[in-house]
Amino acid sequence: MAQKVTPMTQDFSKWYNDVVKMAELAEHAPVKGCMVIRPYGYALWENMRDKLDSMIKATGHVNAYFPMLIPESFLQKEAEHVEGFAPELAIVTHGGGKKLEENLVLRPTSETIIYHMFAKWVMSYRDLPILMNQWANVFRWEMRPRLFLRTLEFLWQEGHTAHRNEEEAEAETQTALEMYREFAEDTLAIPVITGEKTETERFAGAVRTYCIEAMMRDGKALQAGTSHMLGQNFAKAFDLQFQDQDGENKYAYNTSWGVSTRLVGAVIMVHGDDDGLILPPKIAPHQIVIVPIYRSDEERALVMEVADKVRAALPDVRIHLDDRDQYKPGWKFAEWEQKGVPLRMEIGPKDVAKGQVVLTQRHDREKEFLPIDDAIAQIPTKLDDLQKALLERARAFRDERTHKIDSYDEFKKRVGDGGFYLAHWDGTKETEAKVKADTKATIRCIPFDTDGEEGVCMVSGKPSKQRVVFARAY
RNA sequence: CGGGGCGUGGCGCAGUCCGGUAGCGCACCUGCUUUGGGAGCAGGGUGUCGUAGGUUCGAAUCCUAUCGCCCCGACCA
Repeated sequence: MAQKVTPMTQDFSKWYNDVVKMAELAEHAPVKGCMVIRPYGYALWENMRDKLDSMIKATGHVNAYFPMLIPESFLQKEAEHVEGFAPELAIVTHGGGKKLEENLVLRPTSETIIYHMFAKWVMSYRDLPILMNQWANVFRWEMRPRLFLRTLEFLWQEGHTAHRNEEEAEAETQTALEMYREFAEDTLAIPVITGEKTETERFAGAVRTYCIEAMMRDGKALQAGTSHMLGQNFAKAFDLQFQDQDGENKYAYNTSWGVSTRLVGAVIMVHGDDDGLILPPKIAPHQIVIVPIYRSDEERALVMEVADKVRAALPDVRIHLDDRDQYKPGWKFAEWEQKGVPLRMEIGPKDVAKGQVVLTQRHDREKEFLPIDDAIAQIPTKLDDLQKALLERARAFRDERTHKIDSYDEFKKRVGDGGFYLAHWDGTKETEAKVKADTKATIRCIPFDTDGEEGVCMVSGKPSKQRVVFARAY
């Protein structure tokens, strides 16, 4: 790793690829559209996964695992679902050297197999709700892959639940969505807009789809998580029935919700800068990197003594001591900046002599000289502050690029610059399609958070109950 | 599927037009000097030139076919 990252203003897409590569997060696998997640990238994902997993469990869900191979016929049982996913299925036709009697698909998502199993497990209303989650890989044969954002195989969690009635299912989708919002903002330091997808953007087979939407540094939107109210669509397709208290057999209501390794891409594109990655402390594989500086063995011993003291005093902080002898400090500074470590501690002979250490923040380069004990005492707070600072910085960035707009002519001129555009919409697919055809922008969501202002559609002039979020998206 | 690009030591590339038996930078190994913003010098190892066929005394280079990947668009978490 001795190269520089392409500046994001020069070529955002190249910047992104450079950061992924230079920070050693991932690289292309020999197969088109697939990626190898390298240890540093995987450690980042693990930190994200572990936090979200604990939140999923805290809201009453349990983990399970379903197989990757699904009978092709299962996908065909729900009409919209098969239509939505058929074009991007990877299909296994042979096994053990023989052609299979029935093709198997590599799961693009697991509704079908999970509800097939739920149907076996549910007899009575007393068996409901089922609140389940799985961490898995899924395959979608996308035409245009991009590391982390859209790979043929990706890692995710998918929550799947079954309920007695629509109210309970609806509440569940909201619980999941709120969990995602909290996770994005508190853990990833990514501010998100919560809302409902339009019919066009809805998940194949869902009654309603809710989402969290984030803004990347190039002003484009990224769907960061979705939560679907599936109604009885899948229950009917898979005969997921239960006998209710009143003695009648009824179809259950399902929900499903997921976030994926795409979130790694979101973290890169929300926080990064021209020097590379910037990681929020809560998910950074190394929260602090210690770079020791020394000439002689004697100096080295003195410096390491301080480094050891710091590490011993902060057992709960993820501290990495970069004691590689083959690199000079300057090289290490540059490398850890590319890798986005939130806080760097330099300890050199001069510092040892003064009883101090040097702390440098990655996101704003602020440098401080602190007595060793003060540094130790302040570090936990500093990490919290850095976490908040990143969220606030991202929020300010997004808010500056979020505009109310009423004129379609103006919208057409400006939307290419990036940003979110809050505009009135008449609620029709036709208008949505026209905007997309004219500008490549889509309705990211109908936001929950609205001031209740009514108006007229910027395109058709027909009445509109509220503004929706238009943007170009990944 | 359209448009563009690229396959040559581990990585990034030059060499291809004009055929002559493969080179540069980085990385790596050894030694010495270095270490507070990507160190220096000296020495050293590394290749079925994507694949197949053809032309030729001779092919990384010319011809034909083929495979793969990347980037930009249409489609998508």
